[in-house]
Amino acid sequence: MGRPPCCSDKVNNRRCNWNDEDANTSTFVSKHGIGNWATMSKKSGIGRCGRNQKQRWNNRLKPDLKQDFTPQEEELIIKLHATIGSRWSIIAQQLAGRTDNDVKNLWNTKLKKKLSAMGIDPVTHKPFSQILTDYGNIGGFPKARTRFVSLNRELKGAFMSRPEQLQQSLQKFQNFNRHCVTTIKLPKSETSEECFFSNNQAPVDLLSEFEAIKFVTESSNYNSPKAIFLQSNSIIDCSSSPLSSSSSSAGSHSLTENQVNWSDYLLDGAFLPPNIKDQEEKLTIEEGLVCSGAQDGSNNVSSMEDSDALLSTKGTSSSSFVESMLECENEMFLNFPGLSEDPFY
DNA sequence: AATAATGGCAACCGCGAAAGC
DNA sequence: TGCTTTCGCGGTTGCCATTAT
Repeated sequence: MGRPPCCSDKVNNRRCNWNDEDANTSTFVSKHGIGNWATMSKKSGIGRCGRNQKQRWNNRLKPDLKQDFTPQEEELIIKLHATIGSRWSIIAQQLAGRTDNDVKNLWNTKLKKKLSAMGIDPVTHKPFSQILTDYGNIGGFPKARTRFVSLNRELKGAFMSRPEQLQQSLQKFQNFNRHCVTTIKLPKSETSEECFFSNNQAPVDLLSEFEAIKFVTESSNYNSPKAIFLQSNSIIDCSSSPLSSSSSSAGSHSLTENQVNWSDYLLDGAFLPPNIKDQEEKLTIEEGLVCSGAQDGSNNVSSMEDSDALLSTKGTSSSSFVESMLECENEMFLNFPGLSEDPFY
């Protein structure tokens, strides 16, 4: 449905150069008032379609139109946009002498950039850091959010207490920033670093979030929960790893140091085989041993072998569960190969 | 000085809803 | 009730001035 385009005749479609018609339009409106624009277009003899003539009148010729926007008006537009989105006509109604087109143009040319420079996403009106957090939560795994929030919290604490790791992460972030600048066309004055840090915010949160996102991404590329854990040790030592220290900082967990609550790294209970919860406690203790091995420097290969041995001695239910997990994950990566790509390097 | 790139602004146009016949 | 016309909205496009190379 809907009417056919009234301006389909491109031959008669003359962009700009309204000088001749403006005077005729104003004269006609002053004589007859505003009515049916199609009829007006025919009667006035102006070679424009009524629709364009109406737009010209509303946007440029109406006597009460203002020219420049005040800072207060800009602020109001931002607030309204945050509330109702790109409903330009409604926003324009709140501003005397403004048209929806003016508001829209102001937004697209000025306010969007202004918000971006302040570290705020102009679409969602959320800080970029939160957008990144949300990005980290996009994983499809039911437990992804829980896992990421936990990691993020712990990583923040680790960075705050360890300046050398902060420096290391800053280097990583700068590498990532360079990657952004070379692969994503950013305005010259708005590299991501300037953009993110322009709000006088300490970079720690963002750095930790980058690290956490990266960590989650890396973890997703490994084939077993054990591998995820050991990989975490290669990034942050065991004493500050999200796994081992989650108990000490979270408080709500009763696990002691070096114990791992695997449920945080597995799918939701609804996806667990019926007897997996019984196995989970054993697994926690046993993997705690692996953590100890990793912590005292005798880690990784031997510990992995040990854990393999431990896993191999477990009941068939848990091993089959792990196998089913691996199958599901492999299938997922086959179907969505982009998931296995590291977005940061 | 010439050319390219960029930004701002104004106009165009597709689409759906409402109104009219 | 269904078709046509008009209107409102918002995204897109084009033009022009300014800036960068």
